[in-house]
Amino acid sequence: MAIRPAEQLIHKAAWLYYAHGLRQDQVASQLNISRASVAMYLRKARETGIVNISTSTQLFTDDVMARRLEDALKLDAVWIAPENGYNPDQSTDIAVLAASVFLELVKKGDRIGVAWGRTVYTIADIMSYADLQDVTVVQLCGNLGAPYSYRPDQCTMEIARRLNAKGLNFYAPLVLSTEELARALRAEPVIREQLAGISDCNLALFSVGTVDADSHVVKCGALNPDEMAALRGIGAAGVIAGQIIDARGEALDCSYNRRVISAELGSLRAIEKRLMVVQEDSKFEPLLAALAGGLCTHLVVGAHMAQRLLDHAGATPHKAS
Amino acid sequence: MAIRPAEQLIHKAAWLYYAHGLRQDQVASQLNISRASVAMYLRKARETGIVNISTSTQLFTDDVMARRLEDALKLDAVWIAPENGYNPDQSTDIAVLAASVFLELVKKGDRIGVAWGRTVYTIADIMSYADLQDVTVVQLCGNLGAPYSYRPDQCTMEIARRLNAKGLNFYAPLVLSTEELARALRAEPVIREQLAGISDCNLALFSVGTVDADSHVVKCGALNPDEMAALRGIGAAGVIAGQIIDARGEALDCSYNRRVISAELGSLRAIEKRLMVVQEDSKFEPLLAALAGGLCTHLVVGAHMAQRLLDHAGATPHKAS
DNA sequence: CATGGCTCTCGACAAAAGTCAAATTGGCAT
DNA sequence: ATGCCAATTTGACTTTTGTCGAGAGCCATG
Repeated sequence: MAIRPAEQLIHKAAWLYYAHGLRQDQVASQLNISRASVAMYLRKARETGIVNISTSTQLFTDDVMARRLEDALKLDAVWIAPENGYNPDQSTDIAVLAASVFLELVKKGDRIGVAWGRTVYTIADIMSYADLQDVTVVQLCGNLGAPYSYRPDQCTMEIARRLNAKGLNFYAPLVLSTEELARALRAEPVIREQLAGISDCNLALFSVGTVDADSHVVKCGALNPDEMAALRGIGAAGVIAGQIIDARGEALDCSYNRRVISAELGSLRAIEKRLMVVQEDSKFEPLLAALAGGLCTHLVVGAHMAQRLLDHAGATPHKAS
Repeated sequence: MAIRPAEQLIHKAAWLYYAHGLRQDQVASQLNISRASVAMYLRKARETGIVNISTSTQLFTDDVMARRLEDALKLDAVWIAPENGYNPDQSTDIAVLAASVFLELVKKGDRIGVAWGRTVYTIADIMSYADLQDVTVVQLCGNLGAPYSYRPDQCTMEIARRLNAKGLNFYAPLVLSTEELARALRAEPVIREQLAGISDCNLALFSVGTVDADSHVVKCGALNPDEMAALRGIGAAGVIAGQIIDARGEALDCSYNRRVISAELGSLRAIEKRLMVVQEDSKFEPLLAALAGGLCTHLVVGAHMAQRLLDHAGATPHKAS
């Protein structure tokens, strides 16, 4: 029989191997197939999320620094990826940690909002598979027409795929050419509904963007470097889900923001668990802005960034910048 | 240096291996230790629950029969361990499944009530380790003085150990010689408190016992065969946490029950998730009684028992026996 | 200060798991 | 019916992992 090896068979193999602790050859003989097939089924089982291998992220929160940051920033939980030696690629470390933390936060029946950017996409890319039920992943902001590598819909769909969840894409451009058009589009039932549904999420995953010429909103063509410089002139401090925020973490009053189709910051704040992940040290200022605006409740950063945040919080307690 | 390999080091090894997907020799060189040590650390990490390998129990609920049982018995969830061929030891199958289901039901911060008996102990014994936080495991009934193999306190402590949780034992005998003494003991603050705390649990794990000479309450010496026969004569149908229940699933009105120190059935019913596991086919009648009394919300049984339950439910819909 | 018990560590071997190309199978269109 | 295609299975090979006994460092004790 060369039919598709039923999910059933994969499951049985995984069950005997992982739950009963049999060896592959024992599983093979019980199932009357070759050991090589068993090995293949087991790989599939891991890739499908039928088996879940997760490592506790406990130690990263147990860190004294993490605790102090939680207090200083009034966050629900902070995870700090250690800098120490052995992996030169700090940002991968952070992403791996973030993926684990994310999976630990997700529960059955959740509705998850996902923003976009390199960080989010990296996380999606290394996240292990899981077999959650009744999970919906929704896109937090409009799409890019341009062929950019870390498109919002890609981030959403990839995460949905990994979780075995339903992905809900946003069928609207991220930024429009006129405010009128943006307003009109937001009033469209389909779009309005989707925007309204964002506050029903109970978990959000996002990063924060810089407001310089390297910013992903510039790279993807939503803004050109000059426009960005101008925005910086009037107080732009960071980018959240495609929107420009000021140092207080509020949406900047500017034409660009009015032309963007994205989750309102208020809707974001309505989400119970908001996991922010910051990989680059250069995102210090934007992160401060996001924190000031209470845009996240859970934070994953590297040790260096954590130290800077602590120093800053210590220097200016209870006050932004 | 031959100091105790810090939890830290085990965690790092586990992290690099499982989360980053490095090979053992790569982990070894990053950590500057031998590969053999890495292998050892990883085993410890698995045994400690720092890493969690779990297989989805999805398929066992997806079963059509499981669904029909859920409907017929009005249970929240039913898992059915397949009989089919390859493992002659059906009851081990059921216990392994039950352990997985149990671990899937436990959440951080839970308070778990645990009964006793061979089934519960078997589950505890094969359950994999986990690193839950703020979990408390409480004993649902009094203890046995006699050296019986599956003592209530053993069940409780073993499960607590596996979950890395706090175990709360019951420092009272299961059964006393006079009703007066039992009443007095129940009135003792320590005991009363513990009994009262049972309804605060949000998860319970128990099985049901038979009321014949093989019953564990007989084997452990709480009752002798003759007494048991007498109880059967006046309507005893099963044993729950050391108490005798009748066919309706209510506590039997008898001296024995009045001499027992155990969770009141009302307290049990107040627990949100009550996982009942039945291994032996001979426990059909006791199980019916427990079901009739609404004593469980989640059920793990073997395929044969499931079929009997379905037949029974089909034959006498909406009515007990 | 030497001794003994203890645990941790390492190297080498044995066992198990992963991988690949070739062979087989069933489905499907011709 | 026949031959092709895609998917699956397998056996043989390589790589990776588990395990064991020997050795080394630490601590407490005489």
